[in-house]
Amino acid sequence: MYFSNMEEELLGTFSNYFEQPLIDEILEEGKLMEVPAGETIMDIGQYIRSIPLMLSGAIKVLREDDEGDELLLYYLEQGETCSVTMACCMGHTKSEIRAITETDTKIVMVPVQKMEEWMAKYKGWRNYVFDSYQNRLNELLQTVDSIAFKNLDQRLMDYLKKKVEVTKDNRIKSTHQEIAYDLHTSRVVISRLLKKLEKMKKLVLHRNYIHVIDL
Amino acid sequence: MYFSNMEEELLGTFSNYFEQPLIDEILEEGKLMEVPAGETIMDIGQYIRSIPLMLSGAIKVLREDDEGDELLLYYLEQGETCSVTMACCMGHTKSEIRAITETDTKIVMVPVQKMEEWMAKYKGWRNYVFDSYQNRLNELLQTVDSIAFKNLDQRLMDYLKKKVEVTKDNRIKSTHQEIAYDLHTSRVVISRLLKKLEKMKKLVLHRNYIHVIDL
DNA sequence: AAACAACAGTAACAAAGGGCACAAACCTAA
DNA sequence: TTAGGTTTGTGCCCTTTGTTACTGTTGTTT
Repeated sequence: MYFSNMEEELLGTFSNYFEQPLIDEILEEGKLMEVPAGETIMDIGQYIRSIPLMLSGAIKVLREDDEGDELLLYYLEQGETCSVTMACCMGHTKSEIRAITETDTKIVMVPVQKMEEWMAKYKGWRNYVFDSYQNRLNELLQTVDSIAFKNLDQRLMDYLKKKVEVTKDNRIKSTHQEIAYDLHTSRVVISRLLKKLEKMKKLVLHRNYIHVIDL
Repeated sequence: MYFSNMEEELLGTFSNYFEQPLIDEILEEGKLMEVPAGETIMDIGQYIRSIPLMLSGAIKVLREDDEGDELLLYYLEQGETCSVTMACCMGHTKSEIRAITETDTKIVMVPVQKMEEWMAKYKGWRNYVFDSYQNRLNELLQTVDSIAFKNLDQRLMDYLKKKVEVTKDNRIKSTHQEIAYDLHTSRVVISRLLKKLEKMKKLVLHRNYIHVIDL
């Protein structure tokens, strides 16, 4: 029996959710994409005709206001999908978010009509979609908690911790300006706080990257 | 043919979503509740065994952190349901939110097992649940926008506007302290800002209520 | 009426975070 | 090596929001 590369990866990531006939349909209808880090794969205002299933890598999901101010909402990782995007698909409305690959990423894009069809047809798909919604709602609640209840010091530490986890690299390759955008604050403020964390021996600062020791 | 009060209300609110057999099942399995304003009908840490369908009234949904600081997330109104609660049900996890009736409210409580059963059985139910998720995600995004991008002046105005809309009364019967809790700030700050709005002729302040003129 | 509690107004001060300016370090390309 | 761009460090000051404290007003209870 022949297994394509894609099937192996699908099975590895989703076999606990999806029944074999569903895997077969995904292989047939889905489109494999390999995207390098730093690409915008979805943007605010776009119409969306397919939803992403993450095979590997990480995607950061951003919100933006009228003045172009950004805020990181959460990351998508292996086995996950973007429910906000799904919601837009189902409602045939424009995307509310921007999605940028944080690392090199493999995804399967599934057309929205199939997704609706599978809702009726496959219990595994229904469960998966529901669990995704649950995860996304909870992540959003975490985000709300973070910006409503925590101060910047703590938010920055959480951000750095998460980034190390997602990129699997304790050298964070970001400028202070980039971090400032994600946290919706200014470069000067981030520089200040990072210096404070360095004095606390939690990290070491370098040009263009940060070496995280212990947060 | 006999129509119970509940059936009429269900039909009036949900007939564009639900097919007749589903309405019948809801009548059989659901439990009608009439709750006066100000009651906590769901709290953080509780296990949830049924989900609410709103027939009339309004419920405010709150988030709380470890130190007991509160924040209003959004209101539920006629025809809506709480997806965060639904997500908790499906995942058999504890409630992440607190729900308090803002006005006198009628709801039908549906046991979670039925809800799962209907997902497979009724297209109308699936669509309803999906639209609810979409609405809730969008409301949460609005909430994030509000606390991330707006200053307190604007958030307070939005809050008052929404309150007038939800209660259908331009006399807001709240103390400054209560408003402060919902917006997660202090009473003094709210008093200050309200005074400013009064000077701008947008409202008139009274003891225990606020007369909203034009926001 | 006296006592008390809840509510609201306000001044004074503190803290967090943002903006501006400029200097220094570093990197790259001509 | 020089010129120019990018990145980071830091001092100073401003705005927004939070805190404390005290006052007066109103409504309720005894």
